[in-house]
Amino acid sequence: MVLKAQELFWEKGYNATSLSDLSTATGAGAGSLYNTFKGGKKELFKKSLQQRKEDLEGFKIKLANSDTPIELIKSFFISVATASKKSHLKGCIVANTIVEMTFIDEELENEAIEILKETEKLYTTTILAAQKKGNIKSKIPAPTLGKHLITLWCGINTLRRIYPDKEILKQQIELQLQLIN
Amino acid sequence: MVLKAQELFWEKGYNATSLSDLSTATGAGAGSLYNTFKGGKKELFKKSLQQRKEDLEGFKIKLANSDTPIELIKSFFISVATASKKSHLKGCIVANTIVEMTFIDEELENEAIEILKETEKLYTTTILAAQKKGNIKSKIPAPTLGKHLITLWCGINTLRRIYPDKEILKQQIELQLQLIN
DNA sequence: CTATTTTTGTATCGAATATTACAAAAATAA
DNA sequence: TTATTTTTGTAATATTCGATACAAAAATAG
Repeated sequence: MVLKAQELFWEKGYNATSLSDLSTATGAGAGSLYNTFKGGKKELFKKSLQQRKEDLEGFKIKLANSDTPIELIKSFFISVATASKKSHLKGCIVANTIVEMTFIDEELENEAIEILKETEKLYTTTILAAQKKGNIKSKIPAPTLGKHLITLWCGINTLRRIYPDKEILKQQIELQLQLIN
Repeated sequence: MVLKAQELFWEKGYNATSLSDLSTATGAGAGSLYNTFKGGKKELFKKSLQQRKEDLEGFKIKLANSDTPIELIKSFFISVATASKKSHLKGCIVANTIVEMTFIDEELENEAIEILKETEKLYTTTILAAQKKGNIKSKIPAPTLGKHLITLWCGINTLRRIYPDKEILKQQIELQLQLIN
């Protein structure tokens, strides 16, 4: 149920998604939605965000089990270029929420910010380890490179709406990943 | 009147800004607003976007009158870091609109995309000229570098909401501007 | 089985939304 | 001045919003 709601929120954002939309998409009546998610629409949105947090935990585990986790991160970024057109247009629900919710709902904004900061932490740790192992030659401090990947992520997630084009995106992503070498 | 409306739209986005908000902010009654802007709320938003287009024209002229226009572009990016906290949180109304309006209103989305593409064109032209003049040594094709600046712009405009911090932003911007050298 | 609790869908609520009708007021024209 | 047009603010419009009340239905317990 949350996944169906997440898909809608991801596409249309919080404000433009009505409870009627959610009811149709999930197949549950308004009463059921409010019984299941006591906080109503907002709670349902929170759950949709937290879902991404869990996905991040899954990625964390993958990185922990990899010999060259930094390569996993790089290929994750590169794989964005070949996503579907709809994925391009949807962008990232976390980044979208930060943009939409500033000045509107501090709690939702902060939830989204927290997720990106946690992602950044994961990147930074991985980069630092790779530098020590010699898999990254760059002497740029790991925290700087970690933030750079977040900036890249946010940038690409708008660029892919302007240019939902595999070649353009691949070019831009690889250009910026050169810093992590 | 448009500027007051623009300020509100810029902060809260299209959907979260009500006509009542606009009426209060501009000091004009609903009747006046609809008489002045025949398309209602949407037309007022369009005008707010077009205002940015005119600002871009102003920047174009500045570049045309400069001996080293590429330096103007660079210092524009760097100056973003030292903006006010509110400016950081507001981000860019054009980029915000692209994020908010995909799947919601194709016309507004395309208006915003057009502005960023025109900005990109301006960057690309300037970069190409600087390469020919020897002011940029990089052999990366100008169109690629132009798109890179757009990606940087969109990325920074989300990063500055997460970190409305002068030092962090300056560091990230300068890191990415190294590609334009 | 029966009794009790939980879940569901519908109908409805009040509030807020964008828009319009319209009359008073202001500006302009003659 | 007087006549005409334009602009303004208020009130009312229909619609949609998120949320709730509530009774039927389903699930669970004993």
